[in-house]
Amino acid sequence: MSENTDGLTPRQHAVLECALSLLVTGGERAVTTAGVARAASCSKESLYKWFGDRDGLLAAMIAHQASKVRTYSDDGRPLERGQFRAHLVAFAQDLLRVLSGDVSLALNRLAIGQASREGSRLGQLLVEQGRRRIDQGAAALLESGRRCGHIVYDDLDEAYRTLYGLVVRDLHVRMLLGEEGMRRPEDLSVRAERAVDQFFTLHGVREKERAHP
Amino acid sequence: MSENTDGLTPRQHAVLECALSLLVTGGERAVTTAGVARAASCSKESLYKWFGDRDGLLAAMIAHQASKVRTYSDDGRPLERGQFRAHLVAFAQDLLRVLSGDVSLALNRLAIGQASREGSRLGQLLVEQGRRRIDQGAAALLESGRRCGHIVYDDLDEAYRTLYGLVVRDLHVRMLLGEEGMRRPEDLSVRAERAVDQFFTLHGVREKERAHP
DNA sequence: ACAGAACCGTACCGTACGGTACTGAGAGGC
DNA sequence: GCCTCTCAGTACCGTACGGTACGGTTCTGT
Repeated sequence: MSENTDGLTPRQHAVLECALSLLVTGGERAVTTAGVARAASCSKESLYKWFGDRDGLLAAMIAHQASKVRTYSDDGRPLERGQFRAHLVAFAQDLLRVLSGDVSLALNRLAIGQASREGSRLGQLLVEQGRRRIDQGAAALLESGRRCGHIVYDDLDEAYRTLYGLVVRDLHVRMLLGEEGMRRPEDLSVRAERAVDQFFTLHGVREKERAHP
Repeated sequence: MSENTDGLTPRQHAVLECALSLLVTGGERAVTTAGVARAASCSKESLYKWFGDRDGLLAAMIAHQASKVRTYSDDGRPLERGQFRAHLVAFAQDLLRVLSGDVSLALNRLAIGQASREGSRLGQLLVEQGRRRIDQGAAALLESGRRCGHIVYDDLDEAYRTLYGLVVRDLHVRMLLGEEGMRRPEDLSVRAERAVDQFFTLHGVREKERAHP
Protein backbone atom coordinates (compact mmCIF):
# COMPACT_ATOMS: atom_id res chain seq x y z
CA MET A 1 0.00 0.00 0.00
CA SER A 2 2.39 2.68 -1.20
CA GLU A 3 1.36 5.75 0.68
CA ASN A 4 2.50 9.31 0.60
CA THR A 5 3.41 11.49 3.56
CA ASP A 6 -0.22 12.50 3.95
CA GLY A 7 -1.48 8.94 4.05
CA LEU A 8 -3.00 9.00 0.59
CA THR A 9 -2.16 6.69 -2.26
CA PRO A 10 -1.24 8.07 -5.68
CA ARG A 11 -4.57 6.85 -6.91
CA GLN A 12 -6.35 8.92 -4.32
CA HIS A 13 -4.27 11.96 -5.24
CA ALA A 14 -5.33 11.50 -8.83
CA VAL A 15 -8.95 11.36 -7.75
CA LEU A 16 -8.51 14.61 -5.81
CA GLU A 17 -6.98 16.21 -8.89
CA CYS A 18 -10.02 15.23 -10.89
CA ALA A 19 -12.27 16.61 -8.20
CA LEU A 20 -10.34 19.88 -8.20
CA SER A 21 -10.66 20.08 -11.96
CA LEU A 22 -14.40 19.64 -11.66
CA LEU A 23 -14.53 22.30 -8.96
CA VAL A 24 -12.62 24.79 -11.10
CA THR A 25 -14.76 24.32 -14.16
CA GLY A 26 -18.17 23.97 -12.58
CA GLY A 27 -18.06 25.26 -9.03
CA GLU A 28 -19.25 23.48 -5.95
CA ARG A 29 -22.37 22.15 -7.57
CA ALA A 30 -20.23 20.23 -10.04
CA VAL A 31 -18.50 18.31 -7.28
CA THR A 32 -21.04 15.55 -6.86
CA THR A 33 -20.04 12.12 -5.72
CA ALA A 34 -21.30 10.62 -8.95
CA GLY A 35 -19.53 13.26 -11.00
CA VAL A 36 -16.20 12.81 -9.28
CA ALA A 37 -16.50 9.04 -9.57
CA ARG A 38 -17.22 9.29 -13.28
CA ALA A 39 -14.47 11.83 -13.97
CA ALA A 40 -11.90 9.89 -11.99
CA SER A 41 -13.07 6.48 -13.19
CA CYS A 42 -13.61 5.17 -9.75
CA SER A 43 -16.65 3.97 -7.90
CA LYS A 44 -18.69 5.96 -5.46
CA GLU A 45 -18.13 3.21 -2.97
CA SER A 46 -14.40 3.86 -3.09
CA LEU A 47 -14.95 7.57 -2.56
CA TYR A 48 -16.91 6.91 0.60
CA LYS A 49 -14.37 4.38 1.75
CA TRP A 50 -11.46 6.79 1.27
CA PHE A 51 -12.95 10.10 2.35
CA GLY A 52 -15.89 9.15 4.55
CA ASP A 53 -18.46 11.43 3.00
CA ARG A 54 -18.70 14.42 0.71
CA ASP A 55 -17.37 16.83 3.31
CA GLY A 56 -14.38 14.61 3.83
CA LEU A 57 -13.75 14.71 0.12
CA LEU A 58 -13.89 18.50 0.09
CA ALA A 59 -11.54 18.71 3.06
CA ALA A 60 -9.14 16.33 1.37
CA MET A 61 -9.19 18.53 -1.73
CA ILE A 62 -8.19 21.55 0.32
CA ALA A 63 -5.44 19.69 2.14
CA HIS A 64 -4.19 18.24 -1.10
CA GLN A 65 -3.94 21.61 -2.79
CA ALA A 66 -2.44 23.29 0.26
CA SER A 67 0.35 20.73 0.34
CA LYS A 68 1.63 22.15 -2.93
CA VAL A 69 2.25 25.65 -1.63
CA ARG A 70 5.93 26.35 -1.39
CA THR A 71 7.26 28.79 1.13
CA TYR A 72 10.20 31.09 1.73
CA SER A 73 12.83 29.68 4.06
CA ASP A 74 15.17 31.94 5.94
CA ASP A 75 18.73 30.77 5.39
CA GLY A 76 20.04 33.13 8.07
CA ARG A 77 22.54 34.87 5.80
CA PRO A 78 22.57 38.67 5.80
CA LEU A 79 20.67 40.34 3.03
CA GLU A 80 21.67 43.35 1.01
CA ARG A 81 18.99 45.98 0.84
CA GLY A 82 18.46 45.36 -2.86
CA GLN A 83 18.19 41.62 -2.32
CA PHE A 84 15.72 42.13 0.48
CA ARG A 85 13.58 44.38 -1.64
CA ALA A 86 13.73 41.89 -4.50
CA HIS A 87 12.64 39.12 -2.13
CA LEU A 88 9.72 41.21 -0.98
CA VAL A 89 8.66 41.89 -4.56
CA ALA A 90 8.99 38.22 -5.37
CA PHE A 91 6.86 37.35 -2.38
CA ALA A 92 4.22 39.84 -3.42
CA GLN A 93 4.19 38.46 -6.93
CA ASP A 94 3.92 34.91 -5.63
CA LEU A 95 1.08 35.91 -3.34
CA LEU A 96 -0.84 37.56 -6.14
CA ARG A 97 -0.16 34.67 -8.46
CA VAL A 98 -1.42 32.14 -5.93
CA LEU A 99 -4.51 34.14 -4.97
CA SER A 100 -5.47 34.70 -8.60
CA GLY A 101 -5.00 31.07 -9.56
CA ASP A 102 -8.03 29.17 -10.75
CA VAL A 103 -7.72 26.44 -8.16
CA SER A 104 -7.17 28.84 -5.30
CA LEU A 105 -10.17 30.92 -6.29
CA ALA A 106 -12.35 27.85 -6.64
CA LEU A 107 -11.30 26.48 -3.25
CA ASN A 108 -11.80 29.81 -1.55
CA ARG A 109 -15.25 30.07 -3.10
CA LEU A 110 -16.01 26.60 -1.88
CA ALA A 111 -14.85 27.28 1.67
CA ILE A 112 -16.67 30.62 1.79
CA GLY A 113 -19.84 29.05 0.50
CA GLN A 114 -19.67 26.45 3.25
CA ALA A 115 -18.76 28.94 5.96
CA SER A 116 -22.39 29.63 6.79
CA ARG A 117 -23.18 26.02 7.56
CA GLU A 118 -22.57 25.30 11.19
CA GLY A 119 -20.03 22.63 11.88
CA SER A 120 -18.21 23.11 8.63
CA ARG A 121 -14.62 24.08 9.14
CA LEU A 122 -13.43 24.20 5.58
CA GLY A 123 -12.61 27.88 5.93
CA GLN A 124 -10.53 27.26 9.01
CA LEU A 125 -8.81 24.41 7.20
CA LEU A 126 -8.06 26.61 4.22
CA VAL A 127 -6.60 29.38 6.35
CA GLU A 128 -4.53 27.08 8.49
CA GLN A 129 -3.17 24.82 5.81
CA GLY A 130 -2.86 27.26 2.95
CA ARG A 131 -2.51 30.79 4.17
CA ARG A 132 -0.48 29.95 7.26
CA ARG A 133 2.40 28.64 5.19
CA ILE A 134 2.56 31.77 3.12
CA ASP A 135 2.25 33.95 6.19
CA GLN A 136 5.05 32.23 8.04
CA GLY A 137 7.39 32.46 5.09
CA ALA A 138 6.69 36.14 4.69
CA ALA A 139 7.08 36.73 8.41
CA ALA A 140 10.49 35.08 8.32
CA LEU A 141 11.46 37.29 5.41
CA LEU A 142 10.35 40.43 7.24
CA GLU A 143 12.28 39.40 10.33
CA SER A 144 15.38 38.93 8.19
CA GLY A 145 14.95 42.41 6.80
CA ARG A 146 14.46 43.89 10.23
CA ARG A 147 17.54 42.17 11.65
CA CYS A 148 19.58 43.48 8.75
CA GLY A 149 18.31 46.99 9.43
CA HIS A 150 16.36 47.51 6.25
CA ILE A 151 12.98 47.94 7.85
CA VAL A 152 11.66 48.69 11.31
CA TYR A 153 8.42 47.82 13.07
CA ASP A 154 7.04 47.18 16.51
CA ASP A 155 4.72 44.30 15.76
CA LEU A 156 5.70 41.70 13.19
CA ASP A 157 2.15 40.56 12.59
CA GLU A 158 0.92 44.13 12.15
CA ALA A 159 3.68 44.87 9.67
CA TYR A 160 2.97 41.73 7.68
CA ARG A 161 -0.72 42.46 7.49
CA THR A 162 0.04 45.96 6.31
CA LEU A 163 2.17 44.53 3.54
CA TYR A 164 -0.60 42.09 2.69
CA GLY A 165 -3.15 44.87 2.53
CA LEU A 166 -0.95 47.00 0.29
CA VAL A 167 -0.33 44.09 -2.05
CA VAL A 168 -3.76 42.53 -2.25
CA ARG A 169 -6.13 45.42 -1.40
CA ASP A 170 -9.59 44.35 -2.61
CA LEU A 171 -8.27 42.26 -5.49
CA HIS A 172 -8.97 38.96 -3.79
CA VAL A 173 -12.58 39.62 -2.96
CA ARG A 174 -13.28 41.05 -6.39
CA MET A 175 -11.77 38.04 -8.09
CA LEU A 176 -13.79 35.81 -5.79
CA LEU A 177 -16.88 37.70 -6.87
CA GLY A 178 -16.10 36.82 -10.45
CA GLU A 179 -14.66 40.08 -11.69
CA GLU A 180 -12.48 39.57 -14.72
CA GLY A 181 -9.78 41.64 -16.34
CA MET A 182 -7.57 42.05 -13.31
CA ARG A 183 -5.51 38.92 -13.54
CA ARG A 184 -2.98 39.87 -16.18
CA PRO A 185 0.51 38.90 -15.00
CA GLU A 186 2.08 42.24 -15.91
CA ASP A 187 -0.49 44.03 -13.77
CA LEU A 188 0.38 41.76 -10.89
CA SER A 189 4.06 42.64 -11.24
CA VAL A 190 3.34 46.35 -11.25
CA ARG A 191 1.09 45.88 -8.24
CA ALA A 192 3.82 44.02 -6.39
CA GLU A 193 6.42 46.70 -7.10
CA ARG A 194 4.24 49.58 -6.01
CA ALA A 195 3.05 47.79 -2.89
CA VAL A 196 6.63 47.11 -1.80
CA ASP A 197 7.54 50.74 -2.45
CA GLN A 198 4.68 51.83 -0.25
CA PHE A 199 5.66 49.34 2.39
CA PHE A 200 9.17 50.79 2.46
CA THR A 201 7.69 54.25 2.83
CA LEU A 202 5.89 53.06 5.93
CA HIS A 203 8.46 50.73 7.45
CA GLY A 204 11.71 51.30 5.57
CA VAL A 205 14.88 52.64 7.16
CA ARG A 206 16.70 55.35 5.26
CA GLU A 207 20.10 54.21 4.08
CA LYS A 208 21.97 56.93 5.98
CA GLU A 209 20.16 56.14 9.23
CA ARG A 210 21.20 52.53 9.37
CA ALA A 211 24.12 53.23 11.67
CA HIS A 212 22.05 55.34 14.07
CA PRO A 213 19.41 53.15 15.67
CA MET B 1 -50.79 49.30 -6.12
CA SER B 2 -48.61 51.36 -3.84
CA GLU B 3 -45.09 50.89 -5.07
CA ASN B 4 -41.74 52.09 -3.88
CA THR B 5 -39.01 53.75 -5.89
CA ASP B 6 -37.63 50.35 -6.84
CA GLY B 7 -40.98 49.05 -8.08
CA LEU B 8 -41.57 46.77 -5.13
CA THR B 9 -44.53 46.84 -2.81
CA PRO B 10 -44.03 46.96 0.95
CA ARG B 11 -45.22 43.39 1.08
CA GLN B 12 -42.46 42.34 -1.27
CA HIS B 13 -39.90 44.23 0.80
CA ALA B 14 -41.07 42.34 3.84
CA VAL B 15 -40.64 39.08 1.96
CA LEU B 16 -37.10 40.07 1.02
CA GLU B 17 -36.35 40.86 4.65
CA CYS B 18 -37.52 37.40 5.64
CA ALA B 19 -35.37 35.90 2.92
CA LEU B 20 -32.35 37.87 4.13
CA SER B 21 -32.98 36.67 7.65
CA LEU B 22 -33.03 33.09 6.42
CA LEU B 23 -29.83 33.67 4.48
CA VAL B 24 -28.04 35.10 7.50
CA THR B 25 -29.00 32.29 9.82
CA GLY B 26 -28.72 29.34 7.48
CA GLY B 27 -26.68 30.30 4.46
CA GLU B 28 -27.61 29.86 0.86
CA ARG B 29 -29.02 26.38 1.35
CA ALA B 30 -31.59 27.80 3.72
CA VAL B 31 -33.00 30.12 1.06
CA THR B 32 -35.38 27.67 -0.55
CA THR B 33 -38.54 28.80 -2.22
CA ALA B 34 -40.63 26.78 0.19
CA GLY B 35 -38.65 28.09 3.14
CA VAL B 36 -39.01 31.71 2.15
CA ALA B 37 -42.69 31.24 1.46
CA ARG B 38 -43.24 29.67 4.85
CA ALA B 39 -41.14 32.26 6.72
CA ALA B 40 -42.82 35.16 4.96
CA SER B 41 -46.32 33.63 5.02
CA CYS B 42 -46.77 33.89 1.31
CA SER B 43 -47.24 31.35 -1.41
CA LYS B 44 -44.56 29.99 -3.65
CA GLU B 45 -46.69 31.06 -6.58
CA SER B 46 -46.43 34.67 -5.45
CA LEU B 47 -42.67 34.38 -5.16
CA TYR B 48 -42.43 33.21 -8.75
CA LYS B 49 -44.83 35.88 -9.88
CA TRP B 50 -42.87 38.66 -8.19
CA PHE B 51 -39.28 37.57 -8.76
CA GLY B 52 -39.42 35.22 -11.72
CA ASP B 53 -37.35 32.42 -10.29
CA ARG B 54 -34.96 31.72 -7.48
CA ASP B 55 -32.12 33.69 -9.06
CA GLY B 56 -34.41 36.67 -9.41
CA LEU B 57 -35.22 36.40 -5.73
CA LEU B 58 -31.53 36.34 -4.82
CA ALA B 59 -30.85 39.34 -7.05
CA ALA B 60 -33.72 41.21 -5.49
CA MET B 61 -32.29 40.46 -2.06
CA ILE B 62 -28.97 42.01 -3.04
CA ALA B 63 -30.58 45.07 -4.61
CA HIS B 64 -32.83 45.47 -1.59
CA GLN B 65 -29.96 45.42 0.86
CA ALA B 66 -27.75 47.64 -1.30
CA SER B 67 -30.44 50.30 -1.38
CA LYS B 68 -29.88 50.80 2.35
CA VAL B 69 -26.22 51.81 2.07
CA ARG B 70 -25.76 55.46 2.80
CA THR B 71 -22.91 57.38 1.32
CA TYR B 72 -20.76 60.44 1.91
CA SER B 73 -21.80 63.51 -0.03
CA ASP B 74 -19.36 66.29 -0.77
CA ASP B 75 -20.88 69.59 0.28
CA GLY B 76 -18.09 71.56 -1.42
CA ARG B 77 -17.09 73.49 1.68
CA PRO B 78 -13.40 73.61 2.54
CA LEU B 79 -12.23 71.16 5.14
CA GLU B 80 -9.83 71.72 7.98
CA ARG B 81 -7.11 69.12 8.16
CA GLY B 82 -8.50 67.74 11.39
CA GLN B 83 -11.98 67.54 9.97
CA PHE B 84 -10.70 65.79 6.91
CA ARG B 85 -8.83 63.25 8.97
CA ALA B 86 -11.90 62.69 11.12
CA HIS B 87 -13.98 62.13 8.01
CA LEU B 88 -11.47 59.58 6.75
CA VAL B 89 -11.54 57.74 10.06
CA ALA B 90 -15.31 57.79 10.06
CA PHE B 91 -15.33 56.40 6.54
CA ALA B 92 -12.94 53.63 7.52
CA GLN B 93 -15.07 52.76 10.52
CA ASP B 94 -18.22 52.72 8.40
CA LEU B 95 -16.51 50.52 5.84
CA LEU B 96 -15.39 48.03 8.45
CA ARG B 97 -18.76 48.09 10.13
CA VAL B 98 -20.55 47.39 6.86
CA LEU B 99 -18.18 44.66 5.75
CA SER B 100 -18.37 42.89 9.09
CA GLY B 101 -22.15 43.02 9.26
CA ASP B 102 -24.04 39.76 9.25
CA VAL B 103 -26.15 40.60 6.23
CA SER B 104 -23.21 41.86 4.21
CA LEU B 105 -21.19 38.77 4.97
CA ALA B 106 -24.06 36.49 4.09
CA LEU B 107 -24.74 38.27 0.80
CA ASN B 108 -21.07 38.27 -0.15
CA ARG B 109 -20.89 34.57 0.62
CA LEU B 110 -23.93 34.03 -1.52
CA ALA B 111 -22.56 36.00 -4.46
CA ILE B 112 -19.16 34.36 -4.19
CA GLY B 113 -20.69 30.93 -4.07
CA GLN B 114 -22.64 31.69 -7.23
CA ALA B 115 -19.68 33.28 -9.01
CA SER B 116 -18.53 29.98 -10.44
CA ARG B 117 -21.82 29.33 -12.20
CA GLU B 118 -21.72 30.76 -15.68
CA GLY B 119 -24.39 33.32 -16.39
CA SER B 120 -24.80 34.30 -12.78
CA ARG B 121 -24.02 37.94 -12.24
CA LEU B 122 -24.80 38.22 -8.58
CA GLY B 123 -21.20 39.19 -7.86
CA GLN B 124 -21.28 41.94 -10.44
CA LEU B 125 -24.59 43.10 -9.02
CA LEU B 126 -23.18 43.19 -5.51
CA VAL B 127 -20.13 45.18 -6.56
CA GLU B 128 -22.05 47.64 -8.67
CA GLN B 129 -24.96 48.27 -6.34
CA GLY B 130 -23.23 47.93 -3.01
CA ARG B 131 -19.56 48.68 -3.24
CA ARG B 132 -19.82 51.34 -5.92
CA ARG B 133 -21.78 53.63 -3.65
CA ILE B 134 -19.22 53.38 -0.91
CA ASP B 135 -16.38 53.84 -3.40
CA GLN B 136 -17.86 56.96 -4.91
CA GLY B 137 -18.47 58.55 -1.55
CA ALA B 138 -14.92 57.87 -0.46
CA ALA B 139 -13.55 59.13 -3.77
CA ALA B 140 -15.42 62.38 -3.32
CA LEU B 141 -14.00 62.69 0.17
CA LEU B 142 -10.46 62.11 -1.07
CA GLU B 143 -10.91 64.68 -3.80
CA SER B 144 -12.08 67.17 -1.21
CA GLY B 145 -8.97 66.51 0.82
CA ARG B 146 -6.73 66.88 -2.20
CA ARG B 147 -8.31 70.17 -3.27
CA CYS B 148 -7.83 71.49 0.23
CA GLY B 149 -4.17 70.52 0.12
CA HIS B 150 -4.23 67.89 2.83
CA ILE B 151 -3.22 64.98 0.66
CA VAL B 152 -1.63 64.50 -2.73
CA TYR B 153 -1.85 61.74 -5.32
CA ASP B 154 -1.59 61.20 -9.05
CA ASP B 155 -4.39 58.69 -9.50
CA LEU B 156 -7.55 58.99 -7.43
CA ASP B 157 -8.53 55.38 -7.92
CA GLU B 158 -5.08 54.16 -6.94
CA ALA B 159 -5.11 56.29 -3.83
CA TYR B 160 -8.54 55.07 -2.82
CA ARG B 161 -7.60 51.46 -3.30
CA THR B 162 -4.52 52.00 -1.18
CA LEU B 163 -6.70 53.39 1.57
CA TYR B 164 -9.04 50.43 1.20
CA GLY B 165 -6.16 47.97 1.44
CA LEU B 166 -4.76 49.64 4.54
CA VAL B 167 -8.15 49.63 6.22
CA VAL B 168 -9.47 46.21 5.30
CA ARG B 169 -6.31 44.15 4.64
CA ASP B 170 -7.33 40.49 4.75
CA LEU B 171 -10.09 41.07 7.28
CA HIS B 172 -12.89 40.71 4.77
CA VAL B 173 -11.78 37.40 3.31
CA ARG B 174 -11.11 35.95 6.74
CA MET B 175 -14.51 36.94 7.98
CA LEU B 176 -16.03 35.49 4.84
CA LEU B 177 -14.20 32.27 5.61
CA GLY B 178 -15.92 32.18 8.96
CA GLU B 179 -13.14 33.35 11.22
CA GLU B 180 -14.46 34.73 14.47
CA GLY B 181 -13.03 37.03 17.06
CA MET B 182 -12.12 39.91 14.78
CA ARG B 183 -15.39 41.79 14.73
CA ARG B 184 -15.21 43.63 18.01
CA PRO B 185 -16.15 47.29 17.46
CA GLU B 186 -13.23 48.68 19.43
CA ASP B 187 -10.82 46.72 17.25
CA LEU B 188 -12.45 48.19 14.19
CA SER B 189 -11.97 51.71 15.54
CA VAL B 190 -8.30 51.09 16.27
CA ARG B 191 -7.91 49.61 12.80
CA ALA B 192 -9.51 52.65 11.21
CA GLU B 193 -7.27 55.07 13.09
CA ARG B 194 -4.05 53.28 12.23
CA ALA B 195 -5.00 52.83 8.61
CA VAL B 196 -5.69 56.53 8.22
CA ASP B 197 -2.37 57.34 9.88
CA GLN B 198 -0.60 55.09 7.42
CA PHE B 199 -2.52 56.63 4.56
CA PHE B 200 -1.36 60.09 5.60
CA THR B 201 2.21 58.82 5.72
CA LEU B 202 1.87 57.75 2.11
CA HIS B 203 -0.26 60.55 0.71
CA GLY B 204 -0.36 63.27 3.31
CA VAL B 205 1.07 66.76 2.80
CA ARG B 206 3.17 68.12 5.61
CA GLU B 207 1.57 71.14 7.19
CA LYS B 208 4.53 73.43 6.42
CA GLU B 209 4.59 72.37 2.75
CA ARG B 210 1.01 73.35 2.04
CA ALA B 211 2.01 76.72 0.62
CA HIS B 212 4.75 75.28 -1.61
CA PRO B 213 3.18 73.00 -4.19
C1' DA C 1 -2.98 -21.85 -8.31
C1' DC C 2 -5.94 -20.08 -5.10
C1' DA C 3 -8.08 -17.08 -1.54
C1' DG C 4 -9.07 -12.69 -0.30
C1' DA C 5 -9.01 -7.89 -0.72
C1' DA C 6 -9.62 -3.86 -3.48
C1' DC C 7 -12.19 -1.80 -6.74
C1' DC C 8 -15.14 -0.47 -10.88
C1' DG C 9 -19.67 0.08 -12.74
C1' DT C 10 -24.36 0.28 -11.94
C1' DA C 11 -28.57 -0.06 -9.89
C1' DC C 12 -31.21 1.43 -6.13
C1' DC C 13 -33.40 4.23 -2.23
C1' DG C 14 -34.85 8.18 0.36
C1' DT C 15 -34.94 12.92 0.40
C1' DA C 16 -35.06 17.63 -0.89
C1' DC C 17 -35.56 21.11 -4.01
C1' DG C 18 -37.34 24.13 -8.11
C1' DG C 19 -41.21 24.97 -10.40
C1' DT C 20 -46.37 24.40 -11.64
C1' DA C 21 -51.29 23.75 -10.89
C1' DC C 22 -55.30 23.87 -8.18
C1' DT C 23 -58.46 25.38 -4.44
C1' DG C 24 -60.49 28.46 -1.48
C1' DA C 25 -60.69 32.80 1.05
C1' DG C 26 -60.74 37.81 1.25
C1' DA C 27 -60.95 42.49 -0.99
C1' DG C 28 -62.60 45.86 -3.77
C1' DG C 29 -65.69 47.55 -7.79
C1' DC C 30 -70.44 47.83 -9.86
C1' DG D 1 -75.48 40.41 -4.25
C1' DC D 2 -72.26 39.29 -7.83
C1' DC D 3 -67.93 39.46 -10.39
C1' DT D 4 -63.04 39.66 -10.65
C1' DC D 5 -58.49 39.97 -9.03
C1' DT D 6 -55.01 38.69 -5.69
C1' DC D 7 -52.93 35.75 -2.80
C1' DA D 8 -52.19 31.93 0.86
C1' DG D 9 -51.91 27.15 1.38
C1' DT D 10 -51.22 22.69 -0.42
C1' DA D 11 -50.65 19.06 -3.36
C1' DC D 12 -48.02 17.48 -7.09
C1' DC D 13 -44.18 16.38 -10.56
C1' DG D 14 -39.64 15.78 -12.38
C1' DT D 15 -35.06 15.90 -11.29
C1' DA D 16 -30.80 15.58 -8.92
C1' DC D 17 -28.16 14.45 -5.22
C1' DG D 18 -26.01 11.76 -1.06
C1' DG D 19 -25.37 7.47 0.42
C1' DT D 20 -25.70 2.16 0.18
C1' DA D 21 -25.73 -2.45 -1.82
C1' DC D 22 -24.41 -5.83 -5.12
C1' DG D 23 -22.28 -8.33 -9.04
C1' DG D 24 -18.27 -8.88 -11.59
C1' DT D 25 -13.26 -7.98 -12.43
C1' DT D 26 -8.50 -7.13 -11.42
C1' DC D 27 -4.76 -7.15 -8.34
C1' DT D 28 -1.91 -9.26 -4.53
C1' DG D 29 0.16 -12.10 -1.34
C1' DT D 30 1.33 -16.85 -0.37
